[in-house]
Amino acid sequence: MSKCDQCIVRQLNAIGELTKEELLRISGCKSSDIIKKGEVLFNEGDHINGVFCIKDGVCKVTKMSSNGREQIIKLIKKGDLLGERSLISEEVSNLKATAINDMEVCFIPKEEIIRDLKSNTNFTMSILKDLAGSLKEADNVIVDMAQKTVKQRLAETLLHLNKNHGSDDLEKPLDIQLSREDIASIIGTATESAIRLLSTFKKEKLIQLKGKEIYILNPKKLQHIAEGF
Amino acid sequence: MSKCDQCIVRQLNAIGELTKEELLRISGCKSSDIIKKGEVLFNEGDHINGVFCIKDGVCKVTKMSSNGREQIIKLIKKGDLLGERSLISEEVSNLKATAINDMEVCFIPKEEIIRDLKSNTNFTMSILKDLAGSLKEADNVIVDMAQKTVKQRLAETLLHLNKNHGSDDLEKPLDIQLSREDIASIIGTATESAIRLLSTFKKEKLIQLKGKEIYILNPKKLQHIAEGF
DNA sequence: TAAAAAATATGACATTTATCAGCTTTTTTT
DNA sequence: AAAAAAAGCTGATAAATGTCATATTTTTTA
Repeated sequence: MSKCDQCIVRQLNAIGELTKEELLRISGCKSSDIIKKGEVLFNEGDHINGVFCIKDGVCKVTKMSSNGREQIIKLIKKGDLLGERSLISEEVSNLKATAINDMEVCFIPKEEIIRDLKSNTNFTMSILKDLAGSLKEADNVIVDMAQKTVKQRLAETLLHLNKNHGSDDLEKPLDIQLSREDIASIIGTATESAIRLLSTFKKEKLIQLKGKEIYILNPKKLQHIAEGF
Repeated sequence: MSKCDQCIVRQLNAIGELTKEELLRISGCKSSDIIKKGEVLFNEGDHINGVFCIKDGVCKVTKMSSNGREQIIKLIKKGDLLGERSLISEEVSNLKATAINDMEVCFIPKEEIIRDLKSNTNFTMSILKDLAGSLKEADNVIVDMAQKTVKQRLAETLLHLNKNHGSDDLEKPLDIQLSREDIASIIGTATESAIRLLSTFKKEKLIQLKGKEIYILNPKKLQHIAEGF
């Protein structure tokens, strides 16, 4: 079992606030897993009872609407924590998490980490910051969903992907491969609509498409579109 | 200045977790304000530096989209806290709060409450629960905005208002008066569209409208509509 | 109370988006 | 490698929603 105190990923989230002793204990009780692309980390309604620390890979966090279509709420990547809410509430998960590509994740049981939540103020404050940040991000998504057109939301999403999963090199594609259906599920539209708009953006030379690879060619113009011009 | 330890409202939020001594200190430093309908508690970009504890009344929490239209993110009512994020982050507010009706609010400066955040675990956990709950609620809103029609969202919103601001008595109207524009801003649509759908619901005897007063006549049917039937 | 302003309401029409059908390409399975 | 399945793409059309114009009602101001 790998040691948490030697894991670089922990610096990226609240786990980095734990002391050496706390980390040693966590090392002893965590499990380390490989999740294959397409596999489900947890489902809506599951008792998670712990947090996932993402060492590598990306997963989508979704919620089923009463219409019967899955909505992608956010993408979680290397360094992120997942399932923080389970530490705080006894409720079952309101979300589902599915690997977008092969992942390496650690799972830390709730009982072990909950004591740190009560004794280590820095850790708690970091979790608080984490939740507060997620909340701010969620507010932004709400506004975009409510007020922007599908075209604006696609532009927004491409920029978001570029920021979180892109290289600065315009010659390289995004470092994440989403199906057209996934893209549609992020922006909240029909798959056909997403495909059509991607084609339009391609014709306008804003992006380049090679299968699932996406090249962001003109982020400035995309920003303009996202803002409603 | 009224005493926090005798305030009933504190039982409804994290303040209720403070000890008698802590409450006494808070009592000494808080300010108590009357906010008139339409007045702004804080704007996007303001340094809030404290939390508002709502003793009475309702306010809307909004965010301006780059399209130039304000989106109502949520409604805050008696017993709720407002501005928790300011305790955690140094950032300016990403939201604006405006009184929907006359309000009575207390404002507790950040410096005073931040020590409790560090020393009183129950208080911290309560704030954590608060944020976690808001996050779950925000996830629901995202899914609804992304996947439901305007008609579904209006039905959903009416039920939501009925739950949070309604009496059980079908004979009585909702205990909150929103303009048509506000209603449109909650569901994320044009004011005209909201008005039209309200008229439709009225014709179908799902609701009754008397000026700004709304009577929920058939919650079951509204639930059905909200779910896509 | 009268006048002005703001909010509400409705129709006509334009635009956006969803749905369905059919086809091509890519991926997976046998 | 061939067959089957899934994903991607495009056109035609329907449905939902936004926009603009205008009338009416309500609220605010003078």
